[in-house]
Amino acid sequence: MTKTVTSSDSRTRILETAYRLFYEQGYHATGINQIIAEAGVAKASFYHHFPSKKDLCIAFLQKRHRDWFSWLKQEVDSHVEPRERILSLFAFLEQWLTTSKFRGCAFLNLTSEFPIPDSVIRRMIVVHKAELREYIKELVQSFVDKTASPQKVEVASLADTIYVLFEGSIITSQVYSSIWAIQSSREAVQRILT
Amino acid sequence: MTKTVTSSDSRTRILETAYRLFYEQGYHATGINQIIAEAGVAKASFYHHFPSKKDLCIAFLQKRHRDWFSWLKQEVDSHVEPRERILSLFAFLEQWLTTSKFRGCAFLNLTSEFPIPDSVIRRMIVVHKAELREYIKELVQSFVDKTASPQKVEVASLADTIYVLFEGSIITSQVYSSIWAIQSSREAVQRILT
Amino acid sequence: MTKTVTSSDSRTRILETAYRLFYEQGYHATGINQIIAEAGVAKASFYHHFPSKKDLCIAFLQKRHRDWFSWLKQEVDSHVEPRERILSLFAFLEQWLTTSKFRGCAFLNLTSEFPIPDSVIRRMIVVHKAELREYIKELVQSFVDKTASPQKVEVASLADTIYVLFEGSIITSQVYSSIWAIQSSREAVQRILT
Amino acid sequence: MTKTVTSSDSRTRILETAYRLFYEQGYHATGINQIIAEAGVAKASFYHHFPSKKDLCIAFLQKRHRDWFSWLKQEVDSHVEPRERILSLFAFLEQWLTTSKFRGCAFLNLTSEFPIPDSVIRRMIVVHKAELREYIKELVQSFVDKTASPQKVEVASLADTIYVLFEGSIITSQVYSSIWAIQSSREAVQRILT
DNA sequence: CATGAATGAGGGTTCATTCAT
DNA sequence: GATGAATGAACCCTCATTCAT
Repeated sequence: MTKTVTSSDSRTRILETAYRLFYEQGYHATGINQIIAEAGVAKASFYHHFPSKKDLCIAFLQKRHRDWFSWLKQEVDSHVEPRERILSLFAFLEQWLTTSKFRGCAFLNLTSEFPIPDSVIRRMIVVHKAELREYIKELVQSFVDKTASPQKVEVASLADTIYVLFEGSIITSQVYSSIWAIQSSREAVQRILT
Repeated sequence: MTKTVTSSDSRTRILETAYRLFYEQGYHATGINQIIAEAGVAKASFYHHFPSKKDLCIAFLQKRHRDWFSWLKQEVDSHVEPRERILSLFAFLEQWLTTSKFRGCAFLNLTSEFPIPDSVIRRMIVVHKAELREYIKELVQSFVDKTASPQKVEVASLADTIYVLFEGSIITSQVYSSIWAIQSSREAVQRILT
Repeated sequence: MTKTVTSSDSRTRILETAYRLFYEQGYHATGINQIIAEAGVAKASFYHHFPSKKDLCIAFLQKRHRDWFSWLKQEVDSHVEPRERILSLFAFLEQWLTTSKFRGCAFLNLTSEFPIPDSVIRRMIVVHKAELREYIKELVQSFVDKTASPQKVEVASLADTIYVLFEGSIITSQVYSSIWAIQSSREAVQRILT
Repeated sequence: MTKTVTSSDSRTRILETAYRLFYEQGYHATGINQIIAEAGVAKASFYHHFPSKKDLCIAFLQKRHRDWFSWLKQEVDSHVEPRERILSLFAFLEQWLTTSKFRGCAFLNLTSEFPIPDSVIRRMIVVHKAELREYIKELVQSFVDKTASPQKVEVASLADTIYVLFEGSIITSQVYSSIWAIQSSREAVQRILT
């Protein structure tokens, strides 16, 4: 039992170190040497666990995908009212920005670093964002289902606007190192949902 | 005089080559060697004109700033109605995406590559984006000034929402290689301005 | 009993895989990883059976020595006339070149890869070649013994010439990927033996 | 004037160092690090002059081709009699083996290290050997032209036999670190030319 | 007898930059 | 204003081998 944990220790340390460095510095700016130095493993140990740097990046994105959605849903699920659940998307962003070394969205950042759209990593990014888009749509659907008033705007349109505001808030907060965009977007969504 | 023109030729070629490569491939992924090779200049000539790669990047951003705003304002100025001028922001985006090798916003991409907020390049990016934000605010002000109806929402709030939708549209279009976000945001703005 | 067979199975697989790879790719170009991957054994199993890569090479040469002479003698022994037996040396070469992935003589190839003459492997190579030289000498002796006519040339000289033609044919066929040298040498030997 | 020599000094040192090491140790056994260390240049200087290790090998073979033929022809040209000129091929071999760090033929050795026949280097090797074969044929042609006696054997056949004996002598001398094969082949050729 | 994790040393290559001319 | 040679540091990756289990 303890064995399993111990044996994959080094792989875990590599992944967690890369997890941090890829997010904080970016993919290209982070070298294998720094990763193994901070993880405290030998270079060959790295390549024993990961065939290449890109494969490590893929593992990073898989973990990030799970973690990030877990954080997001934890915040959303702390609310029951459909309207509040939607607005909590931006509460999540504000919390993210203020309580961690915020460097924007790891997936958006990697989009900048990997120019070729039809690559493994770019496809993973699209999958991640498509899941976010779908999740927001579900939140909006719940809201529309509950509110008796006949909505004039379709669910999809409404959801996409919120999605774009969400994405725009992330990138803008990253650029300015400020939360004004998040608050502004939250208020905009509040008005839209009235 | 002719000399000056001739002599700055190589500087121009370097800058224009970097302009293209930095945008298409990113900063880290573009090496000095590729730049001088494609520009057709000697390595020492490069360092004669630009003290470092970062200085070249600064020159790139300066030129990009001028060019991009020139393109944007050209599109906006082709309309007179304040409402149309605002909506033309998204017409501009659609045109950008469809008529060029679209790789998102050069400034947002560089934000991903330069982690440290308090650096020369990151400050240039903020200046660029702040100017865009201010420009959108002016467009919204013109719209509000004209429409007699007393707006309940403040100009600044309205402008920021449009700004965030604009930014979100860029990044989303880049992720999906699709214009759906632009069209969706344009419609959202249309409704908001009603 | 069954155990012994089963347990030496992995050793056999390693040796046979190395047998093929060392010959097709060369010693330096063949890594331990490729060998164990294609043999389907664990890395530690490899070092359980062979103390080092060089020891595996030694085992390879031992097996190769037995196999190769077995093939050669099988061809030679299909003839009874001393003259035909000598000429069959070149029939063997032609068959070797045309019916297999011919990459020259494994021993000569390793001579290129191991520069130091006074090493275990180089000594094995000399032993192998000395045995070939001796074998050819025996064939020539049989031929001289039978033919009543007093040969003016000594047996040793004649045998060495054939030996050198044999070796030259192998290396030349490898260089040109062609059998012309084998045929030419065969004809030369035919004339000499007249 | 001195400038030109000085500026290409480092390229020359790299090539000459590789020239020696590739011959003495082989291609795979010689690393870039050793080459630059013994040449006394920085690693990047190496890649400034040679795009890759393989390109250095190509340059090595080009120089070797010129040098080796120069040595060979110098020996042959010290004789006037066609018969002596042919026999001097083996005098050259003997001299080569006894007056230098003989490690066989650089081209044959590389044939062992580069398995793929249809590659740049393997093609260079064939060209080198084809030129040797042609050169020997010319020597034999001169001999046949002069000797009035009608040769029964064709020039091409005779030349090829000598070529194969020449190649076989090189490889055999390398294997045994001995000149017996050269002497034996020389005597064989003497008899053949009688 | 067998395993996979871990290693130090080195593989070939490219980086942004500086130098003398 | 322009050149190409030269550099130290770092790039990603692979080598044959040893270890604990």
